Amino acid sequence: MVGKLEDVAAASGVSRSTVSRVLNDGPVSEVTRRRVLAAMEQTGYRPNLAARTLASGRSGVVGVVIHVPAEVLFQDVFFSGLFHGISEGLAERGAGMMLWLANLPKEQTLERILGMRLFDGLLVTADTLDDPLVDGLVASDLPTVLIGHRHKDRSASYVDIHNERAAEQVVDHLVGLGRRRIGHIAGRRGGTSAEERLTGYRRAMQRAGLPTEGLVVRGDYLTRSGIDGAAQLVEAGVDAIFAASDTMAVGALAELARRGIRVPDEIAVAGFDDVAEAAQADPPLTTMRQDTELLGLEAAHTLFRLLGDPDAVPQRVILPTELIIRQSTVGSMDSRRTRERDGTRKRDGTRT
Amino acid sequence: MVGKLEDVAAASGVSRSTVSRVLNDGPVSEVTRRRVLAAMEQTGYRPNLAARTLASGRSGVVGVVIHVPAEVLFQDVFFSGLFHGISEGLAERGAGMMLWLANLPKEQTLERILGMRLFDGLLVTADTLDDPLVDGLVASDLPTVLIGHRHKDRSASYVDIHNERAAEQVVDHLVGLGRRRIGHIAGRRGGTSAEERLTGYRRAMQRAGLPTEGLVVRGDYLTRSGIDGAAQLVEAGVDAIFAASDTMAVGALAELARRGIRVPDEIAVAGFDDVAEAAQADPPLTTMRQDTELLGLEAAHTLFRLLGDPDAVPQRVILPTELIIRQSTVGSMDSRRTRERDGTRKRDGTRT
DNA sequence: CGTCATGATGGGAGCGCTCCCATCAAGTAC
DNA sequence: GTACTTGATGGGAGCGCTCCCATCATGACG
Repeated sequence: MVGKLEDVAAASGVSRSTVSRVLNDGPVSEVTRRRVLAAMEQTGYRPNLAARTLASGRSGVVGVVIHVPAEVLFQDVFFSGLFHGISEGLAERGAGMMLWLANLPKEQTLERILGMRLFDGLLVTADTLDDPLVDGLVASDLPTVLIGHRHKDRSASYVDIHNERAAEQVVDHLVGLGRRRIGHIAGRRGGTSAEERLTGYRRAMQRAGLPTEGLVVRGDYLTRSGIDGAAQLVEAGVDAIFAASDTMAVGALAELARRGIRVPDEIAVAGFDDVAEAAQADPPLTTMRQDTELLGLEAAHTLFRLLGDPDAVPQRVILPTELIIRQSTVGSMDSRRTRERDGTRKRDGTRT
Repeated sequence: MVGKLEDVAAASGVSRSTVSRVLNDGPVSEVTRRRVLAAMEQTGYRPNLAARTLASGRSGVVGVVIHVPAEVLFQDVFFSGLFHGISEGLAERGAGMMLWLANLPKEQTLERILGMRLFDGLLVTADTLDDPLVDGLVASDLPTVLIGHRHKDRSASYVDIHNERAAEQVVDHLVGLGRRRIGHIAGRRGGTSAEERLTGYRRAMQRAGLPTEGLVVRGDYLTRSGIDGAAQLVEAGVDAIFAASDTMAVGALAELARRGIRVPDEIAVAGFDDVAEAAQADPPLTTMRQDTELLGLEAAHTLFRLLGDPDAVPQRVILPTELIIRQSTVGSMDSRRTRERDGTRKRDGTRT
């Protein structure tokens, strides 16, 4: 017997309206509030979410759409931190979290998420260029915050890092070290972050007046592709490798070690992400750090900001990244850090 | 404009009741059904979950309570498979999944889950002996399926493996190989699976007339504790190590390698779980395989069985495990498999 | 040909809340 | 003292469904 609002009203001698006000922090005199609260306690009352949602149009539940297979979710450390941050951020506000992975066909997922009409808002990962699910979600009238963003999401709300600029910085570092034939192991074609890092690489190389012809190979952010990529780049005669993910960079290190190539003396290696393994690698990996947990946390906060103000303009949050210099590029020199100058956190509310 | 049921009724010239019947597969003539379906299509109608839940008391949403911090969720491979299975199983029936991790204090989590009164049922991991959250959930009137179970959950519904028997089998294997001083790296005290595996180890040793004095060390299922555990057991002069998880076993292998101890010649090593790394280990690890994905899948199925029949008796499902013999115990002999005889899958519906 | 099942449909009463509007008492100002 | 605020509270009308019960053809049956 959980009881209903009416019972509490009866037990405390007030009307339903007043109990409802207590529930929703409405204007109630302190005496009454106390009395109602006591009655709730005593009757063990719990408001019914379905009824509240129906009547108010708000549920306190956020849909989290990470449209990757469950295996990938657990395999890729990026999601681990992200998910952690999200669940932390939502918990702060006592919001429930409903998770949607890639179990169903995309259209069906879209249909169910929107059809359910249970969510106050949505948190959605957006890394695939052509993703109808994300398109549909963004197009819907549900407040949505993307994690990552495609070009076409420019006018949506999102949290992201500046992939292109960060990649440029890595390459600049390599160039600054005197490297000339810098190869890039890129991520999956059609992956936004991958493409932007590639663009950043290209731009920095061009700026330095260096060729990129034959120096770009495709990977998929996972170890295996780092191994293969390194093998190819060695054949291409590189003196440095910039992998678009640490996981690939670690693979590259393994391949170079197998071939007896000294890092960084013969070939310098840099990654992206600063996952735990980066510091443990042999030699420790120079990498561009991004705080995926913060990304998730910030996504949640951004959504709440959106929900708090019905006519809020699209929110865009770019989180800073940080170049972590380790022995895989500078050898036995002291490792040191540089803080990315442009990557300072900023919010902008401008419509595009 | 998503429209409401009434609009569909108007558009198709029938009553709300009939539209509702179409929605819920009630008795409707084929002609009418088709007409209503067409009207739905045309108006882009989507039923409102909150309203349905309020009116019917069913939501189609299942609460998944994995009460561990998000870090652990991603760190421990056990959860990866489990989660995968669960999300697969729920998706099969189009059920939504709301995830609860350990973000909030336990009591608050309990309060919110029950208070929400949104869920048709619950899937809950139960490995900690003294867990008030699980107690509260089991005690509630929500249909609940536990994943794993404590002794006090004997009369609840659960899916699990037979930890004790499986552990016995591992030890039997070691004994059969002529090992006499078999050490055990146990899991966390108070962890049900850990305690049961320990019990199984003790029982098998006793049955073989072997001492266990000073041969048991505590770990926490993670690598580090496997390293430390192995170090201690080496000092104790063992000729075999049975680690309660593969992750610890892998740590043990590393420590033995570091000390230049040959496996399995000097010390045989066996684990539990058969995670991906087990087969990759050097030497490949003998281990007790459990199918965590199936565990999650079966949990979902069991819950649906419970939901389908309102007065179903508690469902108990014990999944089989399988001893995978590799070189960490049998050296260069051909590796082979034995199927656990008693572990055949069984369901029982007996009340305790 | 009246009597009953039988199957399809309609109507009304909720489900448990929120929210708008009305009401009322108690100031406050003139 | 009257008019007008102001703050606290009550009441009623939904929110969009489901579900029970009533209604109405239809056809089978004796």
